[in-house]
Amino acid sequence: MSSKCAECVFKSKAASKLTFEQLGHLAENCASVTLKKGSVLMQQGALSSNIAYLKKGLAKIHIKGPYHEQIIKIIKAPEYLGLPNTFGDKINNYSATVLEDSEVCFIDIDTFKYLLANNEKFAYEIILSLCNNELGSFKKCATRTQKQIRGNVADVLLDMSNRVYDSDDFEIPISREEIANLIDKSRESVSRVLSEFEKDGILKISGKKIEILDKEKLKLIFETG
Amino acid sequence: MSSKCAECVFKSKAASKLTFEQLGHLAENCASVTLKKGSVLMQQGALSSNIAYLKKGLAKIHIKGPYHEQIIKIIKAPEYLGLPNTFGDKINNYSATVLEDSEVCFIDIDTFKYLLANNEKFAYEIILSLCNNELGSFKKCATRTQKQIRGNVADVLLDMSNRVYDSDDFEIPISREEIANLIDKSRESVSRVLSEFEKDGILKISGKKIEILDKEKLKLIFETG
DNA sequence: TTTAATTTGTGAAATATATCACAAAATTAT
DNA sequence: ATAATTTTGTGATATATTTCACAAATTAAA
Repeated sequence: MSSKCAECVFKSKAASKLTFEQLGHLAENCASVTLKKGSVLMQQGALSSNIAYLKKGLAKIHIKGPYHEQIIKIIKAPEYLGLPNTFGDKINNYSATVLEDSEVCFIDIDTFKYLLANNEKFAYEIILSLCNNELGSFKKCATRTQKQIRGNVADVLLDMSNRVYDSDDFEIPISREEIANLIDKSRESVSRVLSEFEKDGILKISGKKIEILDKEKLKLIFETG
Repeated sequence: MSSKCAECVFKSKAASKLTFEQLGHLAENCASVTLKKGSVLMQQGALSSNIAYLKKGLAKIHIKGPYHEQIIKIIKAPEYLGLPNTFGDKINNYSATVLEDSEVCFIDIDTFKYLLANNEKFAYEIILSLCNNELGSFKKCATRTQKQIRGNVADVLLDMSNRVYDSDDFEIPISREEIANLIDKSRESVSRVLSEFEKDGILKISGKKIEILDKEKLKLIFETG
């Protein structure tokens, strides 16, 4: 029996609840892949056949809207992707694309179901993470729609700084257009706001490189909308 | 041992997976309540202590936004409410209020956890419903933000007609202001669109009573935004 | 390296929706 | 039943954001 999952450095909190035997079973039914930036790991419309575990890297969840592509959220490893796709419907309801070179494990759906059914602690961790996802989407719902563009751009920048990179100086992994799709605004408006923030000394921008110079001011903009 | 849950006519799909003993245990640790229209069954900010099962009736999930109350979704029985509240955080992240006289079971959180841990089919059903919730919020995310007000109002009306009342002739359970909060638009704009729809012969409106006269046209408006 | 393609920034004009204001209608309380 | 309160409809005006247009800058391809 393989012990590669047992030894995995990127083991999820849920997987750490599995027995050695269960980890062996998992190892035999999952495939680890290194994906290049821009690779689609889950395609909207395709048959949903696997759970994906983003071991390392960054991904976006996106969905085809009536007019343009809508980015639902940016996901930082480690996290399971595609549970709603696999359990919610026969075909994928959304796509997932990696934003930087990433490592992903594709887990056979029946194996995943077997683990859910045979290890209540594993199932419980999965339930916890689904609940947290739902809370997150509720919050997003309330902030994204009730703030105007400056507040939303500030939100994205703070999220990148705090959650994704843990630094005030980072290279944003998405284009201006993608920022716009994330906050439901036009590319041009996002550009303008970014320029404005730079003019006001809040940011230092050089292409995709962004440095937050005045985080307090940015927070204030986020809070006041 | 009480058999009231075993005999419950409104038993959830998840609960139907429970053994007779487990249903007895559930019956001893849950309280069924009849709530009058407008009652808050879960208050944002309060300690999350129970799972609520909306047995019969209709409820809204809402959250305090930076400026006004945001309605996240309208929930029709039967459905569990508050799982993300109870599992995601110590305090409630959102409120739930019934929109018509409803019946709700409050289930002790430890009992719920016990059932999750001891009945994998129950847990699996809960996972399924959480996944479906997430898919729903993704879809909402894409439609609500990419359509303008006519498309959004059409969406709400079609949802009421198809999912909630299964009829083209219904009394809408929320005020114009609440419709506005649901689609992130102003009350006045919602009023105007409703009047416009009536003028165009799509609806017949009399206060909260709404009759859809031309559903095809309404669908078209929904689809074309 | 040069060319082609894509991404980005910015002004001016167009537009959808919000806000303000107030009266009419409907609901609730007395 | 009457008064008080809340909800609703609608016009006029204000405003944030989009759209269009095009040049500059960046990135990818030949």
